[in-house]
Amino acid sequence: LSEDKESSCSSEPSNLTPRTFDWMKVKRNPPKTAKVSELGLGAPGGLRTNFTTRQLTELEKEFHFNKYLSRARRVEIAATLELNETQVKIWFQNRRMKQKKREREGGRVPTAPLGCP
Amino acid sequence: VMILRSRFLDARRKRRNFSKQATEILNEYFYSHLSNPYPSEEAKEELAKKCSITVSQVSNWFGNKRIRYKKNIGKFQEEANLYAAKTAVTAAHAVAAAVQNNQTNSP
DNA sequence: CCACTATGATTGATCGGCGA
DNA sequence: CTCGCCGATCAATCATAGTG
Repeated sequence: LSEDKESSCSSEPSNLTPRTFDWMKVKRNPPKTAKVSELGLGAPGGLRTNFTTRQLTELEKEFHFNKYLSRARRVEIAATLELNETQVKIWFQNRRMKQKKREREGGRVPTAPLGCP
Repeated sequence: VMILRSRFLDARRKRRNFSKQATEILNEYFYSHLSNPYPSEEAKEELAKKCSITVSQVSNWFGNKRIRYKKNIGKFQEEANLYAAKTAVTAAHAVAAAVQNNQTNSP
């Protein structure tokens, strides 16, 4: 295992290190959800689109039918829900990961971890 | 965008704060690896066990911690120094023990 | 009791690596 | 080389717990 790299026993009890490592500088590119070429329209490309209940319901229904989408189905869904193919693709991707996560720790046996008032 | 915030009434989001000791353990790891606070899957499992929480909760904790830390480093400065000092003491004890062990173990 | 902050969880979307 | 997927992470937000 490889751990720290510095921390070479400094004689100071509390070495103040307001140091900024590169992980603190990481910046994600803003989402390109909106079409930037929309004739100077106030389309703020960088908004986490809020899916409507209807869209989520449809996506969820489709997910139970197919965990994976074919290109054709994706186009169909995207058109019906007024979303990009990418958004639909990403939604399914995230949904699969969510499913897996839930299966992995969902199988938890509530072996009385804590008391219950 | 107004009344659609229902969100199924996320019943699961009945959050519960972690125990003081769990937070202690997580912070110790975070600040002792401040140069790269990204625990491996194995490390996460170990932390999860020590904290009596799930691996996902450990991931959530580190995710939130990293984002919130870099968002306002100053706000965490004293906390950082506090844990830095704590780990330093631990290290000192380890060294002391090692030295003593070395002396009584070198004919 | 209420305003404000701290914090765990959720989630649309990004990043890097893989394989087809 | 392009494309979808995976796994991890980011970043913004939600809803509640804690503090004053």
